Amino acid sequence: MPKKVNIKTIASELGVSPSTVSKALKDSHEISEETRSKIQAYAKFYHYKPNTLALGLRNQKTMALGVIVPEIVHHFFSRVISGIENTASQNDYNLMICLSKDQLSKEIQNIDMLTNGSVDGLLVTVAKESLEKCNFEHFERLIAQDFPIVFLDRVPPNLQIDKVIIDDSAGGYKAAKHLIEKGYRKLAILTTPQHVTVGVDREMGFLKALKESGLTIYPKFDIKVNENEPIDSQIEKLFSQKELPDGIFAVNENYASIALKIAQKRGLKVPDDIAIIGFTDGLISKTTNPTLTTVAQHGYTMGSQATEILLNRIYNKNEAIPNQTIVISTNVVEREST
Amino acid sequence: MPKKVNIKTIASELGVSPSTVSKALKDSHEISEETRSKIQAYAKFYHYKPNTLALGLRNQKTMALGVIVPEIVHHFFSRVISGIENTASQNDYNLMICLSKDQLSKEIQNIDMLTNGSVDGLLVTVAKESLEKCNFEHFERLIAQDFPIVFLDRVPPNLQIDKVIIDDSAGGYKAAKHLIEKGYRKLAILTTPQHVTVGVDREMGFLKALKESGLTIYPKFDIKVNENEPIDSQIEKLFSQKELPDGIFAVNENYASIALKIAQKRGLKVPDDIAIIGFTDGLISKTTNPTLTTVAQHGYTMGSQATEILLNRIYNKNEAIPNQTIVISTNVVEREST
DNA sequence: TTGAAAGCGCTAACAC
DNA sequence: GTGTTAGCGCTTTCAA
Repeated sequence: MPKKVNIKTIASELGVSPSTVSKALKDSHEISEETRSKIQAYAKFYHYKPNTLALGLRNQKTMALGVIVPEIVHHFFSRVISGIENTASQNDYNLMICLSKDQLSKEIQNIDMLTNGSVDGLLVTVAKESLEKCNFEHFERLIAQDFPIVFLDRVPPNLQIDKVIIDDSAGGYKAAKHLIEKGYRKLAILTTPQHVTVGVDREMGFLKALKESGLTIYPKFDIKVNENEPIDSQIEKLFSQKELPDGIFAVNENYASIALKIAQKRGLKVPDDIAIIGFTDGLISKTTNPTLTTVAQHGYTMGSQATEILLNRIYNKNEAIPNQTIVISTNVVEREST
Repeated sequence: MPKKVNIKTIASELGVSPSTVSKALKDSHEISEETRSKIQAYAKFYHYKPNTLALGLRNQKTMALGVIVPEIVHHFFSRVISGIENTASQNDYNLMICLSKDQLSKEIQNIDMLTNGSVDGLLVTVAKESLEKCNFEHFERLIAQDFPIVFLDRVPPNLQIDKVIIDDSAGGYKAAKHLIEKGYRKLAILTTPQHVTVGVDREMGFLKALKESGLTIYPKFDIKVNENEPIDSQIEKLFSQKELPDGIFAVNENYASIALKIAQKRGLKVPDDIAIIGFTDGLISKTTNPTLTTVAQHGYTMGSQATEILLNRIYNKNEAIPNQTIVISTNVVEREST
């Protein structure tokens, strides 16, 4: 079992100095054709690969990006990561992925870990808890240090940062317009609590479209789902009222599919009795029966665009590029539920 | 904007030597109470964190694990990764995640990258292409070098390795038994081509159960789906025959949900006219209508168990632990489709 | 054309 | 109780 070779062993094995080996391996013209090919042949035969840590330490460049997302078992985030990975690997960058589980403490821990030499830059979707507690010191510190960082989807408010977000408000607007155009009038919304900005924005756009069409929403049709309690029963409440909505906008795929299930269980025909539109980039919407009309989120695009901004920052580290905000536009994908 | 501090800057700032700082930060009793607290206070104030690369190089230990999976936008793999992450982070380990996209070349590239100092150990699900071409040299090299590596789900055959697999054959067997017990007799299978061992094993178990019950499968009911061609039309063929099966076993969730869709489109009642059972750990099965009965794969458990074996190897690096194979048992989760 | 030396940030054996 | 030194693997002046 051949142990791993490094420059030193190659050097002593071949009777040359480490610096000669290093140069030869980089095809330096300082080194004679003969020694060069000898060294390269040896290196190839023993599968020499430079030590990543040593390279990173020496060059102050790790060729790795850090990614912090709340979770990975989630179609949107896995698509985001997939987009990140694609652009990163095209540029010879590797990924260190950490999960915050939506906890502030984990997020801080991950940030601390990743920003101490491990990676050249960071892609972050902020944890819900940080958003709730408005605690962004750990990010502010990095920004003050000019550490390359790009935020994705859920971002800290009021900071000068690079970010890639969705036009959540426009998405909500489009969802409402779609329902209205299809003739639905008594609309309901299943959304998230206040602190989750994406939910709030989607609702804002949704309400704006209603207003424009001279419609309003009954307070009882405006359900703010608290994720710490059973989701099903909260959504069930929407259906247990005397008067029912004829169209539902759910700010995520999960709420939409649960609403669909409950509606069908109660004997409602979708989309005849009630229409449902979700907000997602997920698989589920394509497999339900009927399939769900959704506002597409384009997670993959978000990931790859964010990575491009980040790499650009890394490549031009000392130039003062103004902060960018990329807004990914959404579109309604019409399926059977509306 | 305060630049990042390191041991050297702290030392010169405080008029002591780097080694004093290093020791003080590790609460060494060699250092006087006074200097110690002075140094620690300074470090805390400036958010000092040791450089990961330098630590790794110095200690020959990176506190990172490499993960290579074919893709991440896949419920099974994202659950596997989630399980890995959980056990890893409990042990203060971080993850470097690479995607092979089921390509041999990418897999080799990832392996080369990760095993050069970046990580202390590796968790791998083998790419389909490597399996097809029976090319495992890159793994054999690592194994010869005693590099800690654990394989997951799809493993290279005939090698002395640590692995965590599913009892695919037993899973197929259970699926068949379930259908038979429910009274279905004309069974069909939607499976993968030969080289994907998990599909083959599931089919083997399935056929074994049929045999035990004195049943056989019509060749026309045995569909080997080629993923390089449109999946829908291949499955459609099963339904366009004169005689139809009354029960279908799909070796993954995707095939199962497509089969369900097609069956319903053709006016078949599930589970009355035809039953469908899938093989998965996914979300989709819970959201289809009717929900799909499945053989549960327990990806999360696989990930965390594999990580435990790996960490154990890493902690006891020079001891000769015999290779382990952990078989995760499957179970039928009965839902509405059977 | 080749090699010696210094240093990336850290630690540990060994002085003092 | 504190400091010096060497070295993890690599690259890059600078000297030979």
